[in-house]
Amino acid sequence: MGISKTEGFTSEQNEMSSLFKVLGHPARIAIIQYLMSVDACICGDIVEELPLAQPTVSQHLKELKNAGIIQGTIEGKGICYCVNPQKIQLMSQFLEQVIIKKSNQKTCC
Amino acid sequence: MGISKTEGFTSEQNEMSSLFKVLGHPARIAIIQYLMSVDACICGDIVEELPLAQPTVSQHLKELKNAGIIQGTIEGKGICYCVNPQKIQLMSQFLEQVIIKKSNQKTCC
DNA sequence: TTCCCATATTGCAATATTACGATATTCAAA
DNA sequence: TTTGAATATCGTAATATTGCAATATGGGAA
Repeated sequence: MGISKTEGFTSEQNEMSSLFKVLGHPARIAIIQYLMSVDACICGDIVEELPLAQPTVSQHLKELKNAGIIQGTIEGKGICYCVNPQKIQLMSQFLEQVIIKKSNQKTCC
Repeated sequence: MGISKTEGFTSEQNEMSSLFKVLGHPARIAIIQYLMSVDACICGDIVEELPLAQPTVSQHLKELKNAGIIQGTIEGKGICYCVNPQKIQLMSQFLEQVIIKKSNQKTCC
């Protein structure tokens, strides 16, 4: 149906999957990598860095912002973007827990 | 268009985003959590754990398997599933790098 | 004010994803 | 060999996502 069922899942499961979903596109990974590649926040040359048209980049930035993964502050003419590590932390913790639990499991499979 | 452009991105960006995309659904998060909640691999009661029909669960398991996030071995009548930590590790490392780089950045925004 | 630049929004076409009924497959037990 | 339980695949409908041209918006500068 294209619509994900959310009713039967916990809110943690729904929130976690929404976060991962946002990282599930190469352009959004590229945006994060670019934001990390410079030792400051980026004011307005993200569009030039990506192989996508300006409206498409704007859309991806919006999704990252909505998810709380990046934040943007208006800086004169343009907008200054940087990563907000809190949500990244949440995802990282989830994955680390999986790794830890797995390493404590009896071997199988 | 519904189709993600992959040409302009690095293979690392494409591979990383494919991994995250697979975790971008509550059912697949729930499957992983369930696999971790028991101290062994799970042989055939995943369908009962999820609020989805059997073909749908089978489809989600397939995507997790294709991504290498879980592995399943045939065990008599059913199939025994467990998490493969390698790909989880890859995602975790990506996120940790972002956190580390961010903490080393000059404050901005 | 008017112009210009950067970014956002709208609208739409193409494709992807999700869900599930129906059906196929696979294998162990009878 | 047939039966039955577990899982996979097919087919399809509903919805979501992606990408971009066109257009709007929001400031600064002239």
